Amino acid sequence: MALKSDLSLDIDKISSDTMADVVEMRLRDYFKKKSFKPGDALPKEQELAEALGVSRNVLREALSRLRMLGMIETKKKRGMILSSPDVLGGFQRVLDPLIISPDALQDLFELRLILEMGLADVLFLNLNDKSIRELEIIANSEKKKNKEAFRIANEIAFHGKLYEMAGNDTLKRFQHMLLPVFGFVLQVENEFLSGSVSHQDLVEILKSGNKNDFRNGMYEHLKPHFDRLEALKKIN
Amino acid sequence: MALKSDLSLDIDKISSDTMADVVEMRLRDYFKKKSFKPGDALPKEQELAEALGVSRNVLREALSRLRMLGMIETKKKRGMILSSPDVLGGFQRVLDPLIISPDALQDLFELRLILEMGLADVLFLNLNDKSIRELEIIANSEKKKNKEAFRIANEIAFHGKLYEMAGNDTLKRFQHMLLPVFGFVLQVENEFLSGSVSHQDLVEILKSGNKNDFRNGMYEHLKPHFDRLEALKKIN
DNA sequence: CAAATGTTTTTGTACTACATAAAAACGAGT
DNA sequence: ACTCGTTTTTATGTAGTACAAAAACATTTG
Repeated sequence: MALKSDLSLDIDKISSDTMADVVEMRLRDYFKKKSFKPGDALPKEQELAEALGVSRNVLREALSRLRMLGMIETKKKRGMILSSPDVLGGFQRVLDPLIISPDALQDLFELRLILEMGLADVLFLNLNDKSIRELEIIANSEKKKNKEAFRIANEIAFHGKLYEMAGNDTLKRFQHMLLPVFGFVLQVENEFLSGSVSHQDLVEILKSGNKNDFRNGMYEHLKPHFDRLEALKKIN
Repeated sequence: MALKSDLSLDIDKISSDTMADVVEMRLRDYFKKKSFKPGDALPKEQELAEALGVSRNVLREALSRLRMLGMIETKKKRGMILSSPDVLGGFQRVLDPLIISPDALQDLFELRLILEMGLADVLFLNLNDKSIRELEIIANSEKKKNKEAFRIANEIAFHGKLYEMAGNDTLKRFQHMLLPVFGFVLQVENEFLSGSVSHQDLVEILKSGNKNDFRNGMYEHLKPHFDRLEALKKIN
């Protein structure tokens, strides 16, 4: 191990990185070093390419990545400007249950449970009568129809509303992106159970209970999922 | 609203998208439609470019994006294969406190609090003596040195260990990426308070308490941050 | 002075050419 | 027939040129 460590100090690790990979990093470093802020104008492609010693082609492959992430915006003639990227943009593009690894899928499933269990405190900070009433309407509309498709849509609406009530837009979007993953895992397991605490029960707790009541209620509501987790953990 | 809706159905929104943007989407759709799975080989660049009616240049700009996200891997001669992207890769690239918007920064700060509050259940599912002992060592090492830099490093080590103990690798990495954001917000606010429940107290709870004890303890530990949140919410 | 028109500049797209790496095919020697 | 080494083939990686398109800027003209 010591030998290997010494070696890795002496010999540069061969990088199978392409020029585009390198340029991407170099551009990032450049922005940081120059402490560019969103809105600042960047040099034109020609100059950047020459400064980096690469073809404009390669440079554009790197720029294309940054543009996808929303880090830069470009307009003809006016050039490029650094901009505030959407923090979830890159995440969203990758969140396809069919291509991400089963392990990551399982992790994300857990992540959603953790989020909902941790939501109570921030939720109670933002609570107001109006949003509780809106939530109640969603909860009450469940009894009327019993079709499976509607039940799922309603499930999504209810939990989505909870996130919305927490007043954290990023979190809300995050949850929304996680929905397909959650649905996919459950679909694979062919399991769509509901806990002993209903949506309507949760609404009642929001009206007259406290944070701890809500947490406990949410746990019971999600209990089947936690049971499933526990069973999985025991196998491994 | 209805009129606008009808219009947007009839008239295609003018897209200032570049060809690379379009090609990126088209490739995504193509992978889905063909239900390619990770490991499957993809057509070569030439063929794809011709099929899409764009230059190989543009195609490569789109491929460069997908490659960055880990969706595809390419090797000379052998061609490209679809692969399982790292779900957090795209997120990590964008998570620079200096360029993301203040609103998103605040959202992410809250998100970390939510995660730690929600951690209890999954944490208790994975609890074992060995990891508790390791956590205790971290907590006990705090008293010895009091230097600020060390305190911060220890704070990170302790909370990081908690995430690790939850046995969710994605979550652990997520937390690790969130650290700079957390530190940045606190640094800006020039506030580095600690709650009434210490790390050592939390370890004791893990040893002899239950989930609810831990949640309450964690809340008290994070209390200064929640107080700060509450103050912010009242202003708005 | 204002509107129309032309000019310039920078990004966007296409095409060609060649370098490079790696698999595949081939061939010599035992 | 089998192994080792060499050559060929082929797909990606990089460079360079050319031109289209759009937008800011300059100029002309009523």
